[in-house]
Amino acid sequence: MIRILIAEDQRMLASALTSLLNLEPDIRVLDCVSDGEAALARLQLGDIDVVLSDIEMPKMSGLELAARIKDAGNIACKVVIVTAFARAGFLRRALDAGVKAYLLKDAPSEKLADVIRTVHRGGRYIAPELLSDTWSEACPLSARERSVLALAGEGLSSEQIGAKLHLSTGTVRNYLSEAIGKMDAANRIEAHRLARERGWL
Amino acid sequence: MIRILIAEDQRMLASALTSLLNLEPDIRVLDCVSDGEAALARLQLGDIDVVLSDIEMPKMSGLELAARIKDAGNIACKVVIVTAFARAGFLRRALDAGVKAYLLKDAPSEKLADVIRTVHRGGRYIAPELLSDTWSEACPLSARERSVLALAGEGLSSEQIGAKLHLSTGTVRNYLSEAIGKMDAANRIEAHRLARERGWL
DNA sequence: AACGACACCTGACACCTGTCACCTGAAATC
DNA sequence: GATTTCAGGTGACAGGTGTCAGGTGTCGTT
Repeated sequence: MIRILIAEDQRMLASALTSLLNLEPDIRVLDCVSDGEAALARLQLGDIDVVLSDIEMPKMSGLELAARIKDAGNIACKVVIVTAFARAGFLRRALDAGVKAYLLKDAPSEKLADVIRTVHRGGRYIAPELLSDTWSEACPLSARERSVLALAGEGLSSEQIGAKLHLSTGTVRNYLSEAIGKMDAANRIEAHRLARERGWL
Repeated sequence: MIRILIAEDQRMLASALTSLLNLEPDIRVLDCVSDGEAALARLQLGDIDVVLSDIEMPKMSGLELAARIKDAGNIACKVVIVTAFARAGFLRRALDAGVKAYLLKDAPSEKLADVIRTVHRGGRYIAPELLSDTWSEACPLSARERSVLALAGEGLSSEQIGAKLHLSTGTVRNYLSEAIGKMDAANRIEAHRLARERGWL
């Protein structure tokens, strides 16, 4: 019997998947939680074989959850990411965090039980859409460039960004200029959009 | 027996809802489609009582689907919108298009069957999160302001926007200035973000 | 000790943005 | 026919943005 924890903030999907998976004779969903923190807490009981996790959740993302599980070392469960968005950076970070499977929400749902069994046997699975070259290119942005670009995308001015990050206005503009150049964009807005689309923020 | 069509591009959710709803004795899911056009075509058979539709789908959105059904006049089915985002403009447009129920994907899934029955009896249902004042305020932006703001959000300069919309650069800046003022934002980026969050784009 | 890599800062320049007062011409209203 | 209304435009101004050529101090390397 494979014991599952579902971490998913769309309750409708979570409960639907629960009833779907519980129809499988060898799978049992023990619990559903709606954010990463709750998932981490629930895992301490040690009775979970596979965590099914969304990425975008309140409090703690699925990627951070996976990283925490890896760092903790004492939690035996495997992590399966189920997400709506096919973003390169997400897959990369997921793999770095030791995630065993990464699949998309528009995959046929019969796939899910298969993937869970594969992972439980020690296997791996990556959504085929994500295996092309486009998706695997590394993020060229430095940590500073990323954080500056993220704030710029909220509409903050260079001065406001500098105040938040304890940098001078000129430095912020230099980082933004670098980022814009690397992304081959015309301005901060386009650079932010492109970086988001590629999962680099 | 209430006959259902599901229009939802996340196949995983669509099939999970199907199996969930088919457990109800008085509900039967006849078909699943993954975009608005396919839904409209399927409805021509005339055997559907209630359409369960997402908003964000390829080809034709759920809101446009609802509007088309209303305009056609000869299709008897009720429309239930099930969406992830709580955006004011969406709800408004949905109600204008004669939608009978509007609920969020993070509602408990038991709610779904209840809402379907309510709608089938001739009732209505709106997600309680959307009934507060914030969500029901009307969009203050003119059509021009909206389109200019949408392009500005892509990273286009005022000049490029003017070229696309056959307006002078100065006029584009005037519209943007108006929009920024109405949204109480500091610049075009923040104005675009706020407008998107409120479903006005 | 000398070296380069790195993070951060400065100043200057051309250009873009946001704002405002005001103009124009074509409806619509009176 | 005169007046208002409104989409669109112009020109000017302060301030923000993007770029570049430098500058400082701190690391590890060699």
